[in-house]
Amino acid sequence: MVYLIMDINVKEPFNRDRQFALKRQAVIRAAGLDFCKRGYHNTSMTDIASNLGLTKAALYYYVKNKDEVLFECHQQAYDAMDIILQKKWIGANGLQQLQNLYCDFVRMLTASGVSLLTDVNSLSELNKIKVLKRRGKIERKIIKVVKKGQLDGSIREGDPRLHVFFFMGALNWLNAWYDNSGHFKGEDIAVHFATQMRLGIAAA
Amino acid sequence: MVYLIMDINVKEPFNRDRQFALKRQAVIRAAGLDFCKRGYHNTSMTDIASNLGLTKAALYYYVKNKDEVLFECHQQAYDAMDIILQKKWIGANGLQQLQNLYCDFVRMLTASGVSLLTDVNSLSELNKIKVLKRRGKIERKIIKVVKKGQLDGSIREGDPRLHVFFFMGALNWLNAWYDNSGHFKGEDIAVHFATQMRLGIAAA
DNA sequence: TATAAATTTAACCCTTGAGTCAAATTTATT
DNA sequence: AATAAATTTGACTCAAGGGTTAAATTTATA
Repeated sequence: MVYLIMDINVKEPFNRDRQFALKRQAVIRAAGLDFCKRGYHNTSMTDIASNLGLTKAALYYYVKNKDEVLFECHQQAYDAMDIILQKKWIGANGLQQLQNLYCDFVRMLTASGVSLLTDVNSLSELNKIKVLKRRGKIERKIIKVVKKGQLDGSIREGDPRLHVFFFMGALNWLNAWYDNSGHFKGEDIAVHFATQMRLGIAAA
Repeated sequence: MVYLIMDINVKEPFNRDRQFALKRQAVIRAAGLDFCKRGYHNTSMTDIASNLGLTKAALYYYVKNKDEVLFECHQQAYDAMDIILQKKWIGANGLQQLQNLYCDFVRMLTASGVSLLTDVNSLSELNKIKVLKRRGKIERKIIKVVKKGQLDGSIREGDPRLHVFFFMGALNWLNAWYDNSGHFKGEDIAVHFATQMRLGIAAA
Protein backbone atom coordinates (compact mmCIF):
# COMPACT_ATOMS: atom_id res chain seq x y z
CA MET A 1 0.00 0.00 0.00
CA VAL A 2 2.63 2.48 -1.01
CA TYR A 3 2.55 4.92 -3.84
CA LEU A 4 4.67 4.22 -6.85
CA ILE A 5 7.46 6.66 -7.48
CA MET A 6 7.34 6.93 -11.23
CA ASP A 7 8.82 9.62 -13.41
CA ILE A 8 6.18 9.93 -16.08
CA ASN A 9 6.38 12.67 -18.59
CA VAL A 10 2.76 13.06 -19.56
CA LYS A 11 3.53 15.03 -22.68
CA GLU A 12 5.41 12.30 -24.47
CA PRO A 13 3.43 10.09 -26.84
CA PHE A 14 2.60 6.71 -25.44
CA ASN A 15 5.32 4.16 -25.69
CA ARG A 16 4.50 0.77 -24.29
CA ASP A 17 8.07 -0.37 -23.88
CA ARG A 18 9.06 2.82 -22.16
CA GLN A 19 6.01 2.66 -19.93
CA PHE A 20 6.90 -0.88 -19.01
CA ALA A 21 10.50 0.02 -18.28
CA LEU A 22 9.45 2.92 -16.08
CA LYS A 23 7.10 0.86 -14.01
CA ARG A 24 9.71 -1.82 -13.74
CA GLN A 25 12.17 0.69 -12.36
CA ALA A 26 9.59 1.98 -9.93
CA VAL A 27 8.84 -1.53 -8.77
CA ILE A 28 12.50 -2.20 -8.16
CA ARG A 29 12.94 1.03 -6.26
CA ALA A 30 10.02 0.12 -4.02
CA ALA A 31 11.51 -3.30 -3.45
CA GLY A 32 14.77 -1.63 -2.53
CA LEU A 33 13.05 0.37 0.17
CA ASP A 34 11.54 -2.84 1.52
CA PHE A 35 14.92 -4.54 1.55
CA CYS A 36 16.32 -1.55 3.39
CA LYS A 37 13.68 -1.61 6.05
CA ARG A 38 13.40 -5.31 6.75
CA GLY A 39 16.32 -6.87 4.96
CA TYR A 40 16.41 -8.96 1.82
CA HIS A 41 15.57 -12.31 3.35
CA ASN A 42 12.92 -10.92 5.63
CA THR A 43 11.05 -9.53 2.64
CA SER A 44 9.16 -12.02 0.53
CA MET A 45 8.18 -11.44 -3.05
CA THR A 46 4.61 -11.48 -1.84
CA ASP A 47 5.47 -8.69 0.59
CA ILE A 48 6.98 -6.58 -2.15
CA ALA A 49 3.99 -7.16 -4.38
CA SER A 50 1.41 -6.33 -1.76
CA ASN A 51 3.33 -3.22 -0.69
CA LEU A 52 2.87 -2.12 -4.26
CA GLY A 53 -0.79 -3.05 -4.24
CA LEU A 54 -0.06 -5.91 -6.59
CA THR A 55 -0.19 -9.66 -6.70
CA LYS A 56 2.85 -11.85 -6.78
CA ALA A 57 1.92 -12.94 -10.28
CA ALA A 58 1.81 -9.33 -11.42
CA LEU A 59 5.18 -8.68 -9.84
CA TYR A 60 6.66 -11.53 -11.82
CA TYR A 61 5.30 -9.84 -14.92
CA TYR A 62 8.01 -7.22 -14.38
CA VAL A 63 10.92 -9.18 -12.99
CA LYS A 64 12.47 -12.55 -13.59
CA ASN A 65 13.24 -13.51 -10.02
CA LYS A 66 14.16 -12.13 -6.63
CA ASP A 67 17.85 -12.19 -7.32
CA GLU A 68 17.30 -9.93 -10.29
CA VAL A 69 15.40 -7.50 -8.10
CA LEU A 70 18.24 -7.25 -5.62
CA PHE A 71 20.75 -6.93 -8.41
CA GLU A 72 18.82 -4.12 -10.08
CA CYS A 73 18.54 -2.31 -6.76
CA HIS A 74 22.30 -2.23 -6.60
CA GLN A 75 22.51 -1.12 -10.20
CA GLN A 76 20.13 1.77 -9.56
CA ALA A 77 22.20 2.97 -6.65
CA TYR A 78 25.42 2.74 -8.60
CA ASP A 79 23.85 4.43 -11.61
CA ALA A 80 22.93 7.34 -9.39
CA MET A 81 26.38 7.46 -7.86
CA ASP A 82 28.02 7.33 -11.26
CA ILE A 83 26.02 10.32 -12.39
CA ILE A 84 27.19 12.24 -9.36
CA LEU A 85 30.75 11.12 -9.94
CA GLN A 86 30.65 12.46 -13.48
CA LYS A 87 29.86 15.96 -12.31
CA LYS A 88 32.66 18.42 -12.87
CA TRP A 89 33.24 20.92 -10.15
CA ILE A 90 35.68 22.99 -12.09
CA GLY A 91 38.26 24.88 -10.14
CA ALA A 92 37.58 22.84 -7.02
CA ASN A 93 40.42 21.18 -5.18
CA GLY A 94 40.23 17.55 -4.08
CA LEU A 95 38.68 18.34 -0.76
CA GLN A 96 35.96 20.60 -2.14
CA GLN A 97 35.21 18.12 -4.88
CA LEU A 98 34.86 15.35 -2.37
CA GLN A 99 32.62 17.36 -0.14
CA ASN A 100 30.28 18.18 -3.01
CA LEU A 101 30.28 14.58 -4.10
CA TYR A 102 29.51 13.27 -0.68
CA CYS A 103 26.82 15.84 -0.07
CA ASP A 104 25.15 14.77 -3.30
CA PHE A 105 25.41 11.14 -2.32
CA VAL A 106 23.48 11.77 0.86
CA ARG A 107 20.95 13.94 -0.94
CA MET A 108 20.40 11.22 -3.49
CA LEU A 109 19.97 8.52 -0.90
CA THR A 110 17.56 10.49 1.23
CA ALA A 111 15.52 11.97 -1.59
CA SER A 112 15.34 9.61 -4.53
CA GLY A 113 13.98 6.43 -3.04
CA VAL A 114 17.14 4.71 -4.22
CA SER A 115 18.73 2.53 -1.58
CA LEU A 116 22.36 1.67 -1.11
CA LEU A 117 22.04 -1.95 -0.06
CA THR A 118 24.68 -3.88 1.80
CA ASP A 119 23.39 -7.40 1.37
CA VAL A 120 25.76 -8.36 -1.41
CA ASN A 121 26.11 -11.90 -0.13
CA SER A 122 22.51 -12.70 -0.93
CA LEU A 123 23.15 -12.22 -4.63
CA SER A 124 23.82 -15.09 -6.96
CA GLU A 125 27.50 -15.73 -7.50
CA LEU A 126 27.47 -14.06 -10.90
CA ASN A 127 25.63 -10.94 -9.89
CA LYS A 128 27.66 -10.67 -6.74
CA ILE A 129 30.81 -10.50 -8.80
CA LYS A 130 29.33 -7.83 -11.04
CA VAL A 131 28.17 -5.76 -8.10
CA LEU A 132 31.47 -6.01 -6.27
CA LYS A 133 33.31 -5.07 -9.43
CA ARG A 134 31.16 -2.01 -9.85
CA ARG A 135 31.43 -1.04 -6.21
CA GLY A 136 35.17 -1.39 -6.52
CA LYS A 137 35.22 0.93 -9.51
CA ILE A 138 33.27 3.58 -7.65
CA GLU A 139 35.46 3.20 -4.59
CA ARG A 140 38.54 3.65 -6.73
CA LYS A 141 37.16 6.79 -8.27
CA ILE A 142 36.58 8.23 -4.83
CA ILE A 143 40.02 7.20 -3.69
CA LYS A 144 41.39 9.00 -6.72
CA VAL A 145 39.75 12.20 -5.59
CA VAL A 146 41.29 11.75 -2.18
CA LYS A 147 44.70 11.27 -3.71
CA LYS A 148 44.22 14.34 -5.83
CA GLY A 149 43.38 16.27 -2.69
CA GLN A 150 46.51 15.01 -1.02
CA LEU A 151 48.54 16.20 -3.98
CA ASP A 152 46.99 19.66 -4.09
CA GLY A 153 47.41 19.92 -0.34
CA SER A 154 43.75 20.15 0.59
CA ILE A 155 43.55 16.69 2.16
CA ARG A 156 45.82 15.50 4.93
CA GLU A 157 48.10 12.50 4.63
CA GLY A 158 47.04 8.99 5.59
CA ASP A 159 46.01 5.88 3.70
CA PRO A 160 43.44 7.05 1.13
CA ARG A 161 41.57 3.76 1.33
CA LEU A 162 41.07 4.09 5.06
CA HIS A 163 40.00 7.69 4.60
CA VAL A 164 37.35 6.44 2.19
CA PHE A 165 36.27 3.32 4.07
CA PHE A 166 35.54 5.49 7.03
CA PHE A 167 33.13 7.93 5.49
CA MET A 168 31.63 5.42 3.08
CA GLY A 169 30.68 3.42 6.14
CA ALA A 170 28.63 6.32 7.38
CA LEU A 171 26.90 6.38 4.00
CA ASN A 172 26.07 2.70 4.06
CA TRP A 173 24.76 2.94 7.57
CA LEU A 174 22.55 5.86 6.59
CA ASN A 175 20.05 3.65 4.82
CA ALA A 176 19.62 1.55 7.92
CA TRP A 177 18.41 4.35 10.16
CA TYR A 178 17.18 7.12 7.89
CA ASP A 179 13.44 7.48 7.80
CA ASN A 180 12.04 10.09 5.43
CA SER A 181 9.11 10.68 7.73
CA GLY A 182 11.45 10.98 10.69
CA HIS A 183 12.98 13.82 12.60
CA PHE A 184 15.89 14.63 10.30
CA LYS A 185 15.52 16.32 6.94
CA GLY A 186 17.57 14.81 4.13
CA GLU A 187 19.18 18.10 3.24
CA ASP A 188 20.24 18.72 6.83
CA ILE A 189 21.85 15.31 7.05
CA ALA A 190 23.59 15.91 3.74
CA VAL A 191 25.13 19.16 4.90
CA HIS A 192 26.04 17.80 8.30
CA PHE A 193 27.61 14.62 6.98
CA ALA A 194 29.51 16.39 4.23
CA THR A 195 30.96 18.76 6.78
CA GLN A 196 31.92 16.02 9.19
CA MET A 197 33.43 14.05 6.36
CA ARG A 198 35.46 17.05 5.17
CA LEU A 199 36.81 17.97 8.59
CA GLY A 200 37.87 14.37 9.12
CA ILE A 201 40.30 14.46 6.23
CA ALA A 202 41.04 18.15 5.62
CA ALA A 203 44.64 19.26 5.79
CA ALA A 204 45.52 21.22 8.89
CA MET B 1 37.25 -26.00 9.85
CA VAL B 2 38.11 -23.09 12.06
CA TYR B 3 39.81 -23.09 15.40
CA LEU B 4 37.77 -22.27 18.43
CA ILE B 5 38.65 -19.06 20.19
CA MET B 6 38.29 -20.06 23.80
CA ASP B 7 39.62 -18.32 26.86
CA ILE B 8 40.58 -21.27 29.00
CA ASN B 9 42.48 -20.73 32.19
CA VAL B 10 44.23 -24.05 32.58
CA LYS B 11 45.10 -23.44 36.20
CA GLU B 12 41.56 -23.33 37.46
CA PRO B 13 40.07 -26.56 38.74
CA PHE B 14 37.70 -28.19 36.31
CA ASN B 15 34.24 -26.85 36.36
CA ARG B 16 31.82 -28.47 33.96
CA ASP B 17 29.33 -25.62 33.91
CA ARG B 18 32.02 -23.06 33.34
CA GLN B 19 33.58 -25.20 30.63
CA PHE B 20 30.22 -25.51 28.95
CA ALA B 21 29.60 -21.77 29.16
CA LEU B 22 33.00 -21.03 27.68
CA LYS B 23 32.53 -23.32 24.73
CA ARG B 24 29.08 -21.92 24.23
CA GLN B 25 30.50 -18.43 24.04
CA ALA B 26 33.16 -19.57 21.61
CA VAL B 27 30.56 -21.23 19.45
CA ILE B 28 28.52 -18.06 19.35
CA ARG B 29 31.53 -15.95 18.52
CA ALA B 30 32.36 -18.26 15.62
CA ALA B 31 28.78 -18.06 14.42
CA GLY B 32 29.04 -14.28 14.59
CA LEU B 33 32.01 -14.33 12.27
CA ASP B 34 30.06 -16.49 9.85
CA PHE B 35 27.12 -14.12 9.98
CA CYS B 36 29.48 -11.26 9.29
CA LYS B 37 31.05 -12.90 6.31
CA ARG B 38 28.01 -14.32 4.57
CA GLY B 39 25.04 -12.80 6.36
CA TYR B 40 22.62 -14.36 8.79
CA HIS B 41 20.27 -15.93 6.28
CA ASN B 42 23.03 -17.15 4.03
CA THR B 43 24.52 -19.11 6.89
CA SER B 44 22.74 -22.29 7.87
CA MET B 45 23.04 -23.94 11.23
CA THR B 46 24.74 -26.79 9.44
CA ASP B 47 27.27 -24.31 8.06
CA ILE B 48 28.03 -22.94 11.49
CA ALA B 49 28.40 -26.42 12.89
CA SER B 50 30.68 -27.69 10.18
CA ASN B 51 32.82 -24.54 10.34
CA LEU B 52 33.38 -25.52 13.95
CA GLY B 53 34.09 -29.11 13.02
CA LEU B 54 30.83 -30.15 14.62
CA THR B 55 27.54 -31.69 13.69
CA LYS B 56 24.28 -29.82 13.69
CA ALA B 57 23.11 -32.02 16.54
CA ALA B 58 26.17 -31.08 18.57
CA LEU B 59 25.59 -27.43 17.87
CA TYR B 60 22.09 -27.72 19.24
CA TYR B 61 23.63 -29.14 22.36
CA TYR B 62 24.90 -25.61 23.06
CA VAL B 63 22.17 -23.38 21.73
CA LYS B 64 18.41 -23.43 21.68
CA ASN B 65 17.84 -22.13 18.18
CA LYS B 66 19.27 -19.89 15.49
CA ASP B 67 17.52 -16.82 16.80
CA GLU B 68 19.25 -17.27 20.13
CA VAL B 69 22.60 -17.45 18.38
CA LEU B 70 22.04 -14.16 16.61
CA PHE B 71 20.76 -12.60 19.79
CA GLU B 72 23.78 -13.72 21.78
CA CYS B 73 26.08 -12.36 19.08
CA HIS B 74 24.57 -8.96 19.64
CA GLN B 75 24.84 -9.36 23.38
CA GLN B 76 28.53 -10.21 23.13
CA ALA B 77 29.21 -7.11 21.10
CA TYR B 78 27.28 -4.90 23.47
CA ASP B 79 28.93 -6.49 26.49
CA ALA B 80 32.29 -5.60 25.02
CA MET B 81 31.17 -2.07 24.24
CA ASP B 82 29.76 -1.60 27.70
CA ILE B 83 33.07 -2.56 29.24
CA ILE B 84 34.80 0.03 27.12
CA LEU B 85 32.17 2.60 28.00
CA GLN B 86 32.76 2.05 31.69
CA LYS B 87 36.42 2.96 31.42
CA LYS B 88 37.30 6.22 33.11
CA TRP B 89 39.74 8.45 31.33
CA ILE B 90 40.16 10.83 34.18
CA GLY B 91 41.07 14.37 33.29
CA ALA B 92 40.10 13.87 29.68
CA ASN B 93 37.75 16.26 27.97
CA GLY B 94 34.81 15.04 25.92
CA LEU B 95 36.77 14.87 22.72
CA GLN B 96 39.69 12.93 24.16
CA GLN B 97 37.35 10.58 25.95
CA LEU B 98 35.48 9.92 22.74
CA GLN B 99 38.63 9.31 20.79
CA ASN B 100 39.84 6.75 23.32
CA LEU B 101 36.47 5.10 23.35
CA TYR B 102 36.26 4.88 19.62
CA CYS B 103 39.77 3.61 19.26
CA ASP B 104 38.99 0.85 21.74
CA PHE B 105 35.83 -0.01 19.85
CA VAL B 106 37.78 -0.60 16.68
CA ARG B 107 40.47 -2.52 18.52
CA MET B 108 37.84 -4.73 20.09
CA LEU B 109 36.10 -5.43 16.80
CA THR B 110 39.27 -6.23 14.93
CA ALA B 111 40.94 -8.27 17.62
CA SER B 112 38.40 -10.13 19.69
CA GLY B 113 36.43 -12.12 17.16
CA VAL B 114 33.35 -10.28 18.36
CA SER B 115 31.20 -8.96 15.55
CA LEU B 116 28.97 -5.94 15.53
CA LEU B 117 26.06 -7.29 13.50
CA THR B 118 23.57 -5.16 11.70
CA ASP B 119 20.94 -7.74 10.89
CA VAL B 120 18.58 -6.76 13.68
CA ASN B 121 15.51 -7.39 11.56
CA SER B 122 16.19 -11.10 11.46
CA LEU B 123 15.71 -11.38 15.20
CA SER B 124 12.46 -12.51 16.73
CA GLU B 125 10.23 -9.64 17.72
CA LEU B 126 11.12 -9.98 21.39
CA ASN B 127 14.86 -10.17 20.96
CA LYS B 128 14.77 -7.40 18.42
CA ILE B 129 13.20 -5.11 20.98
CA LYS B 130 15.82 -6.05 23.56
CA VAL B 131 18.67 -5.48 21.14
CA LEU B 132 17.35 -2.16 19.95
CA LYS B 133 16.83 -1.06 23.50
CA ARG B 134 20.39 -1.92 24.36
CA ARG B 135 21.77 -0.32 21.23
CA GLY B 136 19.81 2.78 22.10
CA LYS B 137 21.31 2.87 25.58
CA ILE B 138 24.82 2.66 24.20
CA GLU B 139 24.08 5.28 21.60
CA ARG B 140 22.77 7.59 24.27
CA LYS B 141 25.89 7.12 26.37
CA ILE B 142 28.01 8.10 23.41
CA ILE B 143 25.81 11.07 22.67
CA LYS B 144 26.29 12.13 26.26
CA VAL B 145 30.03 12.19 25.80
CA VAL B 146 29.57 14.33 22.71
CA LYS B 147 27.40 16.75 24.65
CA LYS B 148 29.95 16.88 27.40
CA GLY B 149 32.57 17.74 24.80
CA GLN B 150 30.39 20.49 23.44
CA LEU B 151 30.06 21.92 26.93
CA ASP B 152 33.77 21.81 27.69
CA GLY B 153 34.49 23.33 24.30
CA SER B 154 36.42 20.43 22.83
CA ILE B 155 33.72 19.37 20.38
CA ARG B 156 32.18 21.69 17.82
CA GLU B 157 28.51 22.51 17.68
CA GLY B 158 26.01 20.53 15.63
CA ASP B 159 23.36 17.93 16.37
CA PRO B 160 25.06 15.39 18.67
CA ARG B 161 22.99 12.56 17.24
CA LEU B 162 24.16 13.26 13.72
CA HIS B 163 27.73 13.51 14.96
CA VAL B 164 27.33 10.05 16.42
CA PHE B 165 25.38 8.44 13.59
CA PHE B 166 28.14 9.43 11.26
CA PHE B 167 31.05 7.78 12.97
CA MET B 168 29.04 4.85 14.28
CA GLY B 169 28.22 4.08 10.67
CA ALA B 170 31.89 3.71 9.94
CA LEU B 171 32.09 1.27 12.83
CA ASN B 172 29.20 -0.82 11.62
CA TRP B 173 30.61 -0.92 8.14
CA LEU B 174 33.97 -2.06 9.46
CA ASN B 175 32.77 -5.59 10.08
CA ALA B 176 31.65 -5.89 6.49
CA TRP B 177 35.04 -5.30 4.95
CA TYR B 178 37.61 -6.00 7.64
CA ASP B 179 39.53 -9.20 7.15
CA ASN B 180 42.01 -10.10 9.85
CA SER B 181 44.20 -11.85 7.31
CA GLY B 182 43.97 -8.84 5.02
CA HIS B 183 46.19 -5.89 4.28
CA PHE B 184 45.25 -3.66 7.20
CA LYS B 185 46.31 -4.28 10.77
CA GLY B 186 43.58 -3.80 13.36
CA GLU B 187 45.65 -1.39 15.40
CA ASP B 188 46.38 0.77 12.38
CA ILE B 189 42.71 0.97 11.52
CA ALA B 190 41.91 1.84 15.12
CA VAL B 191 44.33 4.74 15.19
CA HIS B 192 43.34 5.98 11.76
CA PHE B 193 39.62 5.80 12.43
CA ALA B 194 39.88 7.39 15.84
CA THR B 195 41.80 10.28 14.33
CA GLN B 196 39.39 10.77 11.47
CA MET B 197 36.49 10.57 13.88
CA ARG B 198 38.05 13.17 16.18
CA LEU B 199 38.89 15.65 13.46
CA GLY B 200 35.36 15.39 12.15
CA ILE B 201 33.88 16.77 15.34
CA ALA B 202 36.71 18.64 17.06
CA ALA B 203 36.18 22.30 17.85
CA ALA B 204 38.10 24.68 15.60
C1' DT C 1 37.72 -48.52 35.42
C1' DA C 2 33.28 -46.40 36.16
C1' DT C 3 30.59 -42.63 35.01
C1' DA C 4 28.73 -38.72 32.96
C1' DA C 5 29.35 -35.51 29.29
C1' DA C 6 30.12 -34.60 24.49
C1' DT C 7 29.35 -35.88 19.97
C1' DT C 8 27.92 -38.66 15.88
C1' DT C 9 24.74 -40.89 12.89
C1' DA C 10 20.99 -40.82 10.17
C1' DA C 11 17.02 -40.39 9.99
C1' DC C 12 12.74 -37.50 10.10
C1' DC C 13 8.95 -33.54 10.22
C1' DC C 14 7.48 -29.16 9.06
C1' DT C 15 7.23 -24.47 7.49
C1' DT C 16 8.38 -20.88 4.54
C1' DG C 17 8.83 -18.88 0.49
C1' DA C 18 10.44 -18.82 -4.45
C1' DG C 19 8.72 -19.65 -8.65
C1' DT C 20 5.04 -21.38 -12.09
C1' DC C 21 0.88 -21.56 -14.59
C1' DA C 22 -3.57 -21.20 -17.04
C1' DA C 23 -7.75 -19.22 -17.31
C1' DA C 24 -10.53 -15.36 -16.29
C1' DT C 25 -10.95 -10.45 -15.83
C1' DT C 26 -9.96 -5.77 -15.82
C1' DT C 27 -7.76 -1.71 -17.86
C1' DA C 28 -6.01 1.04 -21.30
C1' DT C 29 -5.06 2.22 -26.42
C1' DT C 30 -6.42 2.72 -31.04
C1' DA D 1 -15.94 -1.69 -30.27
C1' DA D 2 -11.76 -4.24 -30.97
C1' DT D 3 -7.49 -5.44 -29.32
C1' DA D 4 -3.59 -6.05 -26.64
C1' DA D 5 -1.63 -5.29 -22.19
C1' DA D 6 -1.95 -5.56 -17.28
C1' DT D 7 -3.55 -7.90 -13.46
C1' DT D 8 -6.13 -11.28 -10.56
C1' DT D 9 -7.29 -15.72 -8.85
C1' DG D 10 -6.06 -19.73 -6.87
C1' DA D 11 -3.98 -23.34 -7.20
C1' DC D 12 0.28 -25.89 -7.43
C1' DT D 13 5.52 -27.69 -7.18
C1' DC D 14 9.73 -27.74 -5.12
C1' DA D 15 14.00 -27.02 -2.40
C1' DA D 16 16.15 -25.26 1.51
C1' DG D 17 16.76 -25.21 5.94
C1' DG D 18 15.31 -25.01 10.94
C1' DG D 19 14.58 -28.02 14.42
C1' DT D 20 13.98 -32.85 16.61
C1' DT D 21 15.02 -37.40 18.12
C1' DA D 22 16.90 -41.84 19.77
C1' DA D 23 20.43 -44.88 19.87
C1' DA D 24 25.19 -45.62 19.46
C1' DT D 25 29.82 -44.03 20.27
C1' DT D 26 33.57 -41.42 21.69
C1' DT D 27 35.95 -38.53 25.05
C1' DA D 28 37.13 -36.81 29.30
C1' DT D 29 36.96 -36.78 34.56
C1' DA D 30 37.36 -38.75 38.86
